[in-house]
This record gives sequence, C-alpha cells and structure tokens, in this order.
Amino acid sequence: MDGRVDGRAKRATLQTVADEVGVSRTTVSNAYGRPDQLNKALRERIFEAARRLGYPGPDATARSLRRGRAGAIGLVFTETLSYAFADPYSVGFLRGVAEVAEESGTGLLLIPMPPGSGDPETAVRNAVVDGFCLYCVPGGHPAKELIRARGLPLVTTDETDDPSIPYVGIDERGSARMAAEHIVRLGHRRVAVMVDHVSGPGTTGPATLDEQRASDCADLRGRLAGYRDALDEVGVAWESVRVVAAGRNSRTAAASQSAHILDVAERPTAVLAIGDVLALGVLDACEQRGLVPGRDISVVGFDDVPEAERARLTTVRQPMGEKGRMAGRLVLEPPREEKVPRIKLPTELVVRTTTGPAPR
Amino acid sequence: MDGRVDGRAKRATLQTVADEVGVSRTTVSNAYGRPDQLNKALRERIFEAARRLGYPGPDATARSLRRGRAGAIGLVFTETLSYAFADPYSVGFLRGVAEVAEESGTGLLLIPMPPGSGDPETAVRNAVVDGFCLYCVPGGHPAKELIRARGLPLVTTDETDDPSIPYVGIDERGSARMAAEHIVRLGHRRVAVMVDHVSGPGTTGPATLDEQRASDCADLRGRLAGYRDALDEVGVAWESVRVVAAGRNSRTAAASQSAHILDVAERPTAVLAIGDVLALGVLDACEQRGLVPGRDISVVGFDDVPEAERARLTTVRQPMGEKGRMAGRLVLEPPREEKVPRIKLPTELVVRTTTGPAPR
DNA sequence: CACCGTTTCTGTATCGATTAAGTCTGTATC
DNA sequence: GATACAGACTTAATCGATACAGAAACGGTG
Repeated sequence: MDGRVDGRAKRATLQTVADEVGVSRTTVSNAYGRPDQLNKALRERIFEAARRLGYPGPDATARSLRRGRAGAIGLVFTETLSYAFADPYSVGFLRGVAEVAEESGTGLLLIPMPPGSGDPETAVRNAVVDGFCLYCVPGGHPAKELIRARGLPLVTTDETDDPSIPYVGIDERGSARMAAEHIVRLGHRRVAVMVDHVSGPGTTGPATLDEQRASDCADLRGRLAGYRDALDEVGVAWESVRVVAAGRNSRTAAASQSAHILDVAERPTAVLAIGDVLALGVLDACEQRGLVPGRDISVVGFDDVPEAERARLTTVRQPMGEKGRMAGRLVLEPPREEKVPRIKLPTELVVRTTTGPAPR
Repeated sequence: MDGRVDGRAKRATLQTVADEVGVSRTTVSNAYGRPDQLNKALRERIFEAARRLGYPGPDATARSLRRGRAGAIGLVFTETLSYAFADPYSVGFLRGVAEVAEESGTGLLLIPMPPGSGDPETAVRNAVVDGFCLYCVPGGHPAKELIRARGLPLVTTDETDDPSIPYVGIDERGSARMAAEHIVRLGHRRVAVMVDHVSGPGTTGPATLDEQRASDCADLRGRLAGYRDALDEVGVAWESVRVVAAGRNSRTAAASQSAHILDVAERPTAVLAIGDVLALGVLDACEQRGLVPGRDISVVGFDDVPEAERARLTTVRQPMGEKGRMAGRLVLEPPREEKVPRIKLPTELVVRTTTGPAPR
C-alpha cells in the first residue's frame, strides 16, 4: 500500500528530489527555472540527485497549469491533414504561423476536424493551448461556438465571419475581380470557373446557381462574387458561366473534372480557377488535349504557390506567409483595444503565360 | 484586494459554479465529464449557472494534470515546417500519425527544430504531450537526449538509431538496392546519385566520399549503401559514381543541381534519386535539355509519392501512411514487452516509364 | 554595535481540476 | 422490522509545480 487514492505509478517529482537533497521544493524548482536564485554548487547537487532518482525535470503539464500558459496555439481546420498540407498555399500559411510561434517558444497543436470524423468537441475542449487559429472553418461549424466559449484568443482566416472574431485575410472579392478583369480585357467572353467544391466535399461537376449561393465557405462565395463583378461589367451573364466543382482541392481531381469545361460544345476560352492547385489540374487537362494555354485557352489561378511559377501560370498572388504570421501574432498577443481587428492583406495579379488574347 | 498571491485575473472555475448552484465541486465536474453520475435536472441547472457565470467548461490544462494524460503526441523534426510539408512523403507519414491520433481523440503537437533555431530544449521540455515521434532527427541531435530524459513513450523513424528507442521504418538499404539493381539489369553502368544534402543543409553540388560517410542522416547512408551494393555486384566502383547534393529536398533545387549530372562529359545514363521530389526535379532538368526519360536517360526515385505516378516515375514504394499509423500506435500504446520494437515495413519497386535500357 | 543591502533558502498559498471512498435517503426484499 | 441496495451527492486527497513574502546569514560601515 502506498496510500494513494488513485493507482498511479509513483514517479519522481520536485518533492522527491527536494527531500533527497534536503532542501525545499521551491529551491528545486528554481534550480530548473531560475538558476540565478540559488547557489551554483547547490544547483549541481540538485541536478545530480535528480539524475540519480530519474527525475525528468519539471512536469510540463503542471508547469503549464501553474504558470497559466500552455505554450502552444491550436490550429483548427476542417480538412483532412493530407488535404491541408497537399496545398502549398496552406503550407505557406502554416509556416507563417509556425514562424511567429517559434519565436516565442510556442508549439503548434494541429486540430483537424474533417466532416466525417466523430466528436470534434472533445478535441477542442481538451486542447491545451493559449489560443486558436481557425482555418477553413465555415460559419456554422459546431466546433466554432465551443472554441469561442473557451474564451481564448482566437483568429480566423475565413471572410465575412462573425464580426466579433478577429480576422486576417485578403479582399477575396476584389482579388478575384482582378483575375477576371484581366481575362475580360484580353477579350474573353466565354468563361468557366473551377472550384473545389460548393456544397459538401465530393460533389463534382457543374454547380447550379443555388448550390453556389449555398456554399458554406465564405471565401469561395467571395471569389465567385468577384469574378461575377468583372463579368457583369462587360455584360457577360453569370448564368452563362459554367461553374465546375473538382470535388476536392487536388490537381488530379481538377484535371479529370476539366472534362466538363473542355469537352463541351462552345468550349470556354478562359478558365478561372479559385486556387492554383486546381488551375494546375486544368492545365494538365489542356495538355492532354493538346490545347496550348495562352493561345488556345487561358487559365488563371489564385494564390501563387511555388509551383505556379514553374508552370508559368497567371494568378493572383496573396501573401500566405504573412497571413500566417499575422494570425499567429494576433493569437499570441491579442490587441487590447476594444475593436476587433479585421486585417486585409494586399494581393497582386501576376501575369505569366497561361493567359492570352481570346482566340477568334 | 482579493487576497491572491499572484496577480492573475479572476475567472470562473468549477468552484465558482459549484458555489453558485450550491453543490460540491465534484458534482460540477461530473456534470461535464460523467453525466450519468447526477440527476438530469441538476445537470441542467449547473450548465445554466455556468453559462451565466461565463464558465467555459473544465480547464484543459488542469484536467490534463489531474488525469495524467496530455491528449497530444509531439512530432519532432529537424526540418522547417515548410520543408516537412513540402514533401508529399512527409505529408503521408504525418497523415498516418494523425489518423491514429484522431481515433483516440489525441492532437498532434508540431515541434520543429530547424538547425539554426534557438533553444530547442525549451520546446521539448514544455511540450504538453503523452509521447514523441521523432522524424528526421539525426543521431547526435542535442534534443534527443532531452526527449528520452522525459521518460515518455518515444518512436523514431530514423534507421540505425540508438537501439533502445522503438523504431518503425523500412529496409533502407535493401530498398535502395532494389532500385539500383533495376538500373543495373537494364545495362546502366554510368550512374549518378541525387541526394538532398549530405552534411549541413544548403551544401550543394558533388559530394566527396568522406562527406557521404559523415552524413548525420542514417537513412541517407542506408540508401547510399544500398545503391552501392548493387553497383558493386556488377563491378561499378562507387568512387566513379557522382553523388550530387541538391542542397534541400525540393524539386527546383534538384532541377538546378542536375547540371552537375547532366551537363558533364560522359553523362551518366541513369540517375538514382533518394527521394521522389528530387527525382521529379531531375526529370524537369531532363525536359529542359530535351532528354527523354526512359530513352536517353533513366531516372529512379524513392517513396512513390502521388505525383510520381503522374510523372510515370519508376520508384520504390514505401508505405508512408502505414509508417505513420504504426508510429502513432506505438506512441499511444507502448508495448509492455521488454524488447524494443523495431519494425520494418515492406517496400516494392514500381517500374514505370522513366527507366529503360541503357543507350549504347 | 546598530543599520543595511545582498544572497540564498523556506513556508504557504494557489493553479483548476479528478476520483475513490464515504454519507444519506429512500425503496425493495425477505 | 431488519438488511441490502441503488441513486445522488459530498469529503478529502491528490496531480506536480510556481509565486511571493519572509527569514537567516553575511559582509561592510560609520
């Protein structure tokens, strides 16, 4: 009998070490956390005893509790991990967050909540973090309320969200408009759009207007609206624009769903893709069909991921890394002011060779 | 004065709610964690009070401490985040870990420790996790000892490491040998090898034998040894094999460093790349030079990432996802047996079109 | 010697929760 | 009418550490 109420295995703790050396718990704690608070020789003796007893150093959880700091920020996203990382854009964003996190000795806790997975609540509730970054979490997601309820600093990158949540992103609509205006100026009038998915993931092929409006992703809606703005201006009816869903944000999916765009009568002369990964897929499909981008057909992406440059893809550049850094900073040091920050970072149209004058 | 010794802002806690409702702390705790332990009506009253007081539910850190479970596993790697995610192989591995983690309601704490970054110790020490997965952490890394010292379950994916650490991986040497044997059977005798980096990251260009041997990455050494095995067998001296470092594991870096292979007198007829990403870069370089893979030159990769199929790349397939799942499981449920698990997963040569008979 | 500023440790309160074991209260069983 | 028993809570003991106010010891000073 060791008299403890729960049957845990006994482990060395601060107290164990303190007893061994014959000092107070506090002193042992200081030996680890504030070397200046005690005599150097004593510190050595403490370490030596710790080694002998197999004491692994202050327990991270206990330390977190006492200090009131978890030392990590939670990254919540509704995609599968592989998804989230398959897209270089996401990676860029993550990297940004990681950079600022690292500067302050903070870790990143990944909290994926793909649609099908059970009980996202628990994950959020048990996450030992100092704040959350929401990333691709649609407005009505059940976990969202829970996250807010935890009362920790919170930043989202999804546009037109609850205005009480700090936001960092870009002008989705305006940026998309830039892309479409470019196309329009080149004389294109028969235009198609490639998206990842409008309603649930997995839905592929042409999407109706209703479906477009019903999309739970504000960013997507913003971009579509931007395209529409530009097309409206030159009198192209949005109803005539075929919006095709790849089903998921992947190059191969986009390539295969490109059939709905490329293999139809009255083939569009330009394709607007809401992400570079999709645009690259469209380019693959063009290549298979012997269509030369920039001559036979124009393709515009969005994001400007590294691979876009290799493919000479015309696209909208958004500062993904900066977005991540910004978001990270906002979580780590929430501004004290009353008004909720809503930051829009600048974007830029990068014209390469996949766009050209509309063929007659 | 609120009489508290440290000046923290007061927040609602279990006790606050308990007092408000007039029950014990335990009961409130049960309301959240064990609904069957109390009356349904009382439970509602508790929640109602919690809402009124703005109590966000049990504190994750405190819960972790008391329960003795952090609810996360730490993922330690020595690359930059962007690095780690840029490679589809890594992503596959991560995904595997994430899958099993998710099944048990566990999060993933990313702990990147790129060479230049300061104080990896703190990150490891403060990580609130139940175990660690080491990923690309070379043998002598300073953090390694620290991680072990924490006494938590630990799994590594780096070969020929300390035999006391559970390991899951593949037969690097044998697998590489398969790749090289394939090339050899096709009649190739002038062979080059493309690696990411031998000594520190950033070192590019041809690597000397000494540098190869000095590499801190056991996996790399294993693969090189495998290539060598096959070449030795047909009398190709390893000294005659040019080993070129791309500097980092990226497609563009590999493409540009391919000059050291493709633009030399007596150009090799086959290139063995220790990873698909590098192989793809080599293919890019070939394309630029008008060399047709499989005819003018043969290229073999390693990993079989999704993109390899698109590129019709001959490569060695390794079960990245399975590796991750395995590693995750080993951390989550460390086997009780005495002997340290050392698991080698099977690999397979996938022959596609980037390899062909040696040109005469 | 009284007074002072340091350096080095100790004591106590606290962080916010979970849990095994105990206390009551009624109800069912024999 | 005594005993067992389930239901609904409460008690008390932790989990493992850190913060802060003090206290003892010490050398230097006028």
